[in-house]
Amino acid sequence: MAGRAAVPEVIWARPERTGRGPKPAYSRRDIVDAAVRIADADGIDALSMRRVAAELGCGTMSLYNYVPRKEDLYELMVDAVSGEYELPEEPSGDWRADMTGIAYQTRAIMYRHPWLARVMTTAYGYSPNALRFLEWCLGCLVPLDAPPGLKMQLIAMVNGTVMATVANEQAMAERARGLPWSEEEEQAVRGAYLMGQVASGRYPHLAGLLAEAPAAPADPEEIFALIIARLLDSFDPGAKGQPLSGEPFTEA
Amino acid sequence: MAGRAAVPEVIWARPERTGRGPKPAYSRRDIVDAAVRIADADGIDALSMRRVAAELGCGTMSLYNYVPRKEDLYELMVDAVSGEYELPEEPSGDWRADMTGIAYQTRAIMYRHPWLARVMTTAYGYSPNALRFLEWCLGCLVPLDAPPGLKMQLIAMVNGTVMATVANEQAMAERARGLPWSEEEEQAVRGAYLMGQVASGRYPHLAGLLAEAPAAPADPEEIFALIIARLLDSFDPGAKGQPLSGEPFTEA
DNA sequence: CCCCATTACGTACGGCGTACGTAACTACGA
DNA sequence: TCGTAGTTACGTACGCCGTACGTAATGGGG
Repeated sequence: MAGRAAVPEVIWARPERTGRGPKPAYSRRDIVDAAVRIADADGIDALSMRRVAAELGCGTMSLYNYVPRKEDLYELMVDAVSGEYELPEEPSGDWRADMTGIAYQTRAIMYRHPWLARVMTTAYGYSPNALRFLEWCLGCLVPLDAPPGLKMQLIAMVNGTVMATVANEQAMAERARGLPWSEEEEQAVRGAYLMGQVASGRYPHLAGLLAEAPAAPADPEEIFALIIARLLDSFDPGAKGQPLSGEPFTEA
Repeated sequence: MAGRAAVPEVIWARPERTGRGPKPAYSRRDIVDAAVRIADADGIDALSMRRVAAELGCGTMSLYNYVPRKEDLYELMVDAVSGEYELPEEPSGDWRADMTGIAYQTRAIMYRHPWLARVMTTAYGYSPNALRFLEWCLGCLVPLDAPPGLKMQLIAMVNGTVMATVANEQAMAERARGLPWSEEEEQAVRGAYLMGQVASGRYPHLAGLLAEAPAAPADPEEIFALIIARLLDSFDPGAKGQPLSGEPFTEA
């Protein structure tokens, strides 16, 4: 009659254990760590319940004592890496500096865990570490005189922008193997398509752009810094009108 | 000896047919349209090769005559819906207006095809319609005096921002079923967790925010307009310093 | 002390992407 | 004109996947 719960609950509300029965051989954290390890090493597509069980040396179905569904595992993974933020005791008082730091930390985390972008779009909820993160951001934004809704929007935009930027970088890197300015010419087949299209004359502006800047794009580091700065500017009442210098993009 | 190609090619370089053999019963477009129809109706997770074949009334493996791998099907789907942009013959000359229009079109497309956000992170390349889109954007940005790299960045940022915004909206809507201010109180179990956490006193800022603005967030329409305007501002040399009014977020 | 909630986990089911083989068909070179 | 080679259609099958379910072992609470 007891049976397994029909899992209408949020994973965070489900207690890890209840005290009766044999001692669990693992903890929820063990499973999640193993999953993160696998996803880091071999990509998110290589992550399966069987693989996690193998990594831990237990039967596949044992995992379901700790994690009700694979989807919940994703959520736990996102929460786990969200715990990697190093948040000082107190905000610095300079909300721009604090949020910039957050953006850089987010980017670092996404570099460490390239699967995050893919997973976060589906599995980002009010996990404990997400609440911790949100709380800290709101603390940083106390000096900013703005209504709460706007602050939430700012936080979401910083997160989303970092995610979009990194996802774009990663997609670029993935695609770079087919670009004509790639390392080797061996699979010029892929690049040939693009160049053929551009050479067709149907895309004059794009052709001009490629002619002007045929090399790889500028230092992503500078681009990232500029983007975040611009974003924060747009929320900053005291931001000075930037002169819009595009130099960093071409000279580097 | 002929066999099937080892698919090192980009899908766009592969011709649809070569002229020999029996007439194909379908076109690549037929398959892609069916796939889009399925994903629109039942979600991207319901999309399988078997399902597409069933929709078309043919054998599953027949599809592989048109689409070498499922991953390519995703790419074709993204390209197909990218064809939904209505791009006038000539840019208006007002690049801000043009890019704002693009942002709204992108959002409309993402509303029509909620699976886009999930798929675009993996399957966004130099498809024909992507090139068409890029070319048109570059045409719009001719009046903007900026180096090519910056223009590309602007386009990517507009796209990324729209995507992040819509993805966030969709995740919110998905998650809204568990929020305390949801339609019904029936599954208050989920919301109870969040409220319990907030009530624990560990998240004073968040608690304050929820206390101030307990209702649903402001009109997404206004938020979207403001975000895009701010983003374009940050690239606009002649942008007037906005007074940062947060009113639209609270009064609505 | 013993009962039963809980853990571990083997088996099995339905679904997936897709490799491969076969048969029917048609455009082209002889 | 006619083989024949290249294509299309598609059934079968393999090795994955998530996970429902049943069984045996375990150990804390009444």
